[in-house]
Amino acid sequence: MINPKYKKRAKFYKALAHPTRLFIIDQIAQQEKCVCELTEMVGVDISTISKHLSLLKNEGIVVEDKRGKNVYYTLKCPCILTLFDCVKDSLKEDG
Amino acid sequence: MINPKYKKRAKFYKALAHPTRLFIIDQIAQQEKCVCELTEMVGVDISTISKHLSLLKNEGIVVEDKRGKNVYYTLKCPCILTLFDCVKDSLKEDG
DNA sequence: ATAATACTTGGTAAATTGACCAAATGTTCA
DNA sequence: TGAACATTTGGTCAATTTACCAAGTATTAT
Repeated sequence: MINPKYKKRAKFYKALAHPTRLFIIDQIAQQEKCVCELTEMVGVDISTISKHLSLLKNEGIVVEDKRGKNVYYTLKCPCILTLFDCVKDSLKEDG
Repeated sequence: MINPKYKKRAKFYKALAHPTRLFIIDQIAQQEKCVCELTEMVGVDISTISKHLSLLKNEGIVVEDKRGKNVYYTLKCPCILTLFDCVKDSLKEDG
């Protein structure tokens, strides 16, 4: 059926389709954060955060940097914030 | 936990997170289509397409226009195509 | 080496999603 | 009115998602 590129695009949107992952992206856009910092901010199990980050990494949205005991995450490309603004604007318009 | 706006944003991305729905949006961006036309293009049950359209409508992405026996769908705001291009570009860059 | 901290991975259970079928609704046309 | 077509809605089932816990891995510090 439908061109396989649609599947790939859908997978990308799916990576963004969770409140916690959007929150994580907003946070690390400001400054790199390690898993335990994000865990404390969100208030769920650390394994849950780790899996969200793993998913974002697989989708090429974030990159990790292991330093010492910690793993720090940052945005792979800040251009995703442009996309965020675009969506936020369009959500502002309708109810 | 996390600001409820994240939930709303996530819901919007979720609406885009399906190959069939992306295909539908691309198609109706070119020209309005009725449910049965989209059904034939995609090749699944008409009820499945109807539900995808209903979801897109609830998210404010498409609008419907009932004319005669048919229901025609169009994009509520073509600005979503800008967002699409942005995502397509970023997917082109990494493998 | 051992303990402590940070993170990842595997398992499980509950919730959600997506597909189909069948039935209900609405519109046109004879 | 009744038949035919277009669409929506409800039900069911399989697959996916997400959260937690527990166990495993890796690094630092004693």
